[in-house]
Amino acid sequence: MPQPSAPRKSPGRPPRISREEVIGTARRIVTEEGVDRLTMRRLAAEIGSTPMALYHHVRNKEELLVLLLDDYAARALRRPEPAADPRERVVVAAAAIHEALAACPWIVEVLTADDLMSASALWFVEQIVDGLVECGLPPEQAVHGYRAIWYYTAGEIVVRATAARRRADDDRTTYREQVFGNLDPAEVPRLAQVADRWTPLTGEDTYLDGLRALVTGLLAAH
Amino acid sequence: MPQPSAPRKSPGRPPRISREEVIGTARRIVTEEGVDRLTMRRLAAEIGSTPMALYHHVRNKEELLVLLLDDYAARALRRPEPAADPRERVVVAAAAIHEALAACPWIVEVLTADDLMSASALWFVEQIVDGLVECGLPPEQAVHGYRAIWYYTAGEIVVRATAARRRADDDRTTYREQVFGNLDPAEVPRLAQVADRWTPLTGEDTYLDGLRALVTGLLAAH
DNA sequence: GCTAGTTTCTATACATGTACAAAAACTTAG
DNA sequence: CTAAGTTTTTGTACATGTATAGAAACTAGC
Repeated sequence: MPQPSAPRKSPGRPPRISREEVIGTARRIVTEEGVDRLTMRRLAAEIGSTPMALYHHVRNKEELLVLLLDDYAARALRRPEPAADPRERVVVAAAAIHEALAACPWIVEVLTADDLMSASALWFVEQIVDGLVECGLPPEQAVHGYRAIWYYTAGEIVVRATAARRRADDDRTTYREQVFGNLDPAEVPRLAQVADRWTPLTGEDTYLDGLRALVTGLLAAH
Repeated sequence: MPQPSAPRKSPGRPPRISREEVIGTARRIVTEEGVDRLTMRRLAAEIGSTPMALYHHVRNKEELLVLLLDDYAARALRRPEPAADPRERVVVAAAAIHEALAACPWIVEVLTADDLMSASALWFVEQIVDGLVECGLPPEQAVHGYRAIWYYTAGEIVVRATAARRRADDDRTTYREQVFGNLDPAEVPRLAQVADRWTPLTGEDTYLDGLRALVTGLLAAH
């Protein structure tokens, strides 16, 4: 793997393409035609190279997508006005991450990253951890709190995006609809009670409510 | 797609394999050799058929995996003793789902299901919704609460599983380690402060703590 | 200039999911 | 029995990610 910025004049054949070019072209394809059209062959053709040459600049397609996500985060994340209330800073920072990622459906496959650890996201993580500490959590608890917020946020985006995708290419009856159509009120009374409202209810965007609840609960322990 | 239980004597060529046989054989391969070894060709060979014949019994590989997850849930989910405290019933039901799913790393790709809506999981969903209602939430809020819990739970499992996978086939330095190695204490003081403890901290299993916090917060609004 | 070493690029090959078309094996109507 | 219709199975084909081997293009030491 080449050093991102190697001291010039290294031995070996000089590169004809760069990681930046790969990422930049990939970004163009994805924004113009969607992530489905991004294939290694297509990307190579667009750059004027061969598919395998790309593998000298990115480890594999997954890493390419992670890099694309970082690239996107660096552009799309706008730092919000830090609120006075530290607790509100936590909510606002998490919501900003969520908003940027939710607007970008193609990253879902990558979103399962351990953390959102692009350099440009660090500021937001700092806001969250710092806010929790300011609210009285010991640093370790604050890190755990951040993780919980990240699980919730990533889960929300992934689950919703997958649901949307399944709905899109599923003309036939969904398994869920089958199961939900025949609820036994004796076995599952509450679900039977809300069965007909289930789809609209789960369609509502309640991310912020859940986030606030989570933050409330994280802080309540102290 | 064939009816699960069609009224016998339908016209057309009689099937030589069944959806049950497909799922059962797939389950055997996955449990014995891991999900990576489950390919449509391998599965067909094992059954004594051809790859494309499988597609008359499952829509595609993704659906096969969803069915496998349902199958797994039906076997692995054990209903816990319902606690007296409704709030504790919520926690216990969610924890039971989490425990079963976390023990089963291969489902991650499928886990992004909209809900965990296998028939066998319904009881647990009922426990959660009912517990929240008993604690005073209106039914709509209870459904939203359940969704928040599901986001958190699915997110935790997916994120952790992906992190584990990445660690496994990544000898080289992780991108995260690179970013985390050079934290600027002036930019992100809190992160710099915990940087050396980050990996062990995020390795700890704090699912239950986060879950309890979330439930606390969901109920605190009322 | 020549050789050795290093890095990048190219060509070929394979495993995989699955689309498509046609064949096979039935039931039913006449 | 034959013809038509229906469902399942088979065979072939293609797009995709990527492993592997070797060629190409450079630098450094002689």
